[in-house]
Amino acid sequence: MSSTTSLLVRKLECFQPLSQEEKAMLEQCTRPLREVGARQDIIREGDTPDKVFLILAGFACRYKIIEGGRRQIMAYLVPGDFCDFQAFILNEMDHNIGTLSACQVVEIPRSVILAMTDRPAIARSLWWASLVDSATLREWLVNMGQRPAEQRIAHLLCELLVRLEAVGLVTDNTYMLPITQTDLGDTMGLTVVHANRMLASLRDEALIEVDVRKITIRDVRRLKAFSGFNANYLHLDNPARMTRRSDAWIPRGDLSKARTDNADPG
Amino acid sequence: MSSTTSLLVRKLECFQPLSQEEKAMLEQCTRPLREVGARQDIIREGDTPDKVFLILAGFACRYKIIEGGRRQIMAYLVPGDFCDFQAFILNEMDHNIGTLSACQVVEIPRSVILAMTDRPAIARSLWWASLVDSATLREWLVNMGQRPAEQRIAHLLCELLVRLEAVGLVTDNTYMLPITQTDLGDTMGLTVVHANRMLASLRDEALIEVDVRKITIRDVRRLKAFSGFNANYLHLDNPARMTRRSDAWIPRGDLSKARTDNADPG
DNA sequence: CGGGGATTTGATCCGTGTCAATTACAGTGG
DNA sequence: CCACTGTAATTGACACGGATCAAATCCCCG
Repeated sequence: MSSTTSLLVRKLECFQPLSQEEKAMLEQCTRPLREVGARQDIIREGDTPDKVFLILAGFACRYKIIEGGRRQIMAYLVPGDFCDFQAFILNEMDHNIGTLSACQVVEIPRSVILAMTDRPAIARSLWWASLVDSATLREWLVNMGQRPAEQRIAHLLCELLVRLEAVGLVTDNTYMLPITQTDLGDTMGLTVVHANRMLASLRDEALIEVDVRKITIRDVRRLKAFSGFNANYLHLDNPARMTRRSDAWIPRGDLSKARTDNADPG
Repeated sequence: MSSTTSLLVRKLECFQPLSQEEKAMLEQCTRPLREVGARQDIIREGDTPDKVFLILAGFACRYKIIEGGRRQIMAYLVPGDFCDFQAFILNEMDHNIGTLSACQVVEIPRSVILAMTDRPAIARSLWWASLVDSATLREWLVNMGQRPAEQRIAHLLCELLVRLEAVGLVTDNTYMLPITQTDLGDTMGLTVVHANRMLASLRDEALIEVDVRKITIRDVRRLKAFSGFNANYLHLDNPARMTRRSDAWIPRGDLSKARTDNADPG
């Protein structure tokens, strides 16, 4: 059973090593395991949960529904991710969390979290995780605002490759992506139809391979270059897991050259 | 001089009241005041700052430049906002922070921050602020992904109204917005040209008024309804500042009805 | 073998982007 | 006080990426 939780340990150790004792503490929270079917809400907007959920298996997401029924997925929660740390401070959920595929989750009571955060190393690691979540959100915003559909999807696939690699869920550049193309569309602000076409296009260009719900990146370097992917925002600082930067786009934070307009100067 | 920093106190008290002592502690950090001209970078991607910056006056933003020179602004930093708390944990900046208008900032050394976070009330308030930043980012993602240009801009103007109200920078539904339309476009993922047209359209519909760099919301209720704005994500929990919810769009976190597609079922 | 979602594909429409000028200003120097 | 300069705001004509609408398959599951 510890092989499931160790996802969490594995992820947090991307930031800094933990002692045996600390790892043991984290391993403990597999107790009240809960199976949740696909497309079920775990937490709803307006809720004031008194526990934290940890995903052990499957994909979940943060999402909002706006007037008109449109849905925006704002984050993917993959194995090893916490759901709603924020509920500790912000009393009311401002968005929903729902499963995309069937999931295994554990509910961790407030008291356990408080005990964990008494260990500075764990507390810092959890803080790191929440900051990485924010950084990811920012990158998604860049993705949505500035990249055309095909590169947007490519970028997401690169991100998932790196994130899932960090928790050991990638083999031969292949990982399970148990979501529908509708979900993908709602993630990228595209219609299913267009998401489908762009996916097909990536396939045609031999960049990826799509099996049933399995993605294979056929040319990592080219896909990263195509989508402008740079893993720095994931802050996988532990050298052991550091992705090589060689094939990443290197930004030049230079206002004077960028202020021309939103346009492509090419 | 305390009238400037009290912005910070005022903002943090949106979350919870602070003692005189705590307020005094926060007021202290006006010391090394720095004037920064418009469109200057305060922190660059790749930097590893050892201090935290607090905006006292003016507008700054988080932004990234991607391949091709396109810029995405990911957050506005208004008076009372901290710049880079994350640098305490994440060793390297993954984005830039630059001024939009001329700004007054203070640099707060690491030691002072550490001292502040020894006070639980302050620590929790700062944590609250960072969670609100994340929530805002999520709302921006929804905005970019799901709303057409005109509503997108309207939504931003509503948000700024509420945020600036919270720090006392709004009078008669009017506030200074010292940014160019190019900045606005880069914020919303639009070209200047289109941003300009949508702004003109909002003006024509008598929803807003645009002076030089001054925005007046002529009909708050209608602008909120038009843009689907709901202030809940800003978590202004302190009842004294609570915005009335009456005119806000109320979501229904209902997967079954939303899963139809990304399309508008109307 | 039948039913229902998920994936694909085609045809057409429209919101934004692109390109190109023109106008409105704020600051500067004569 | 006015011409000069550069940036920001506007406006028009036209092109294109994605959205829409509509139908087929495909495929998992009972």
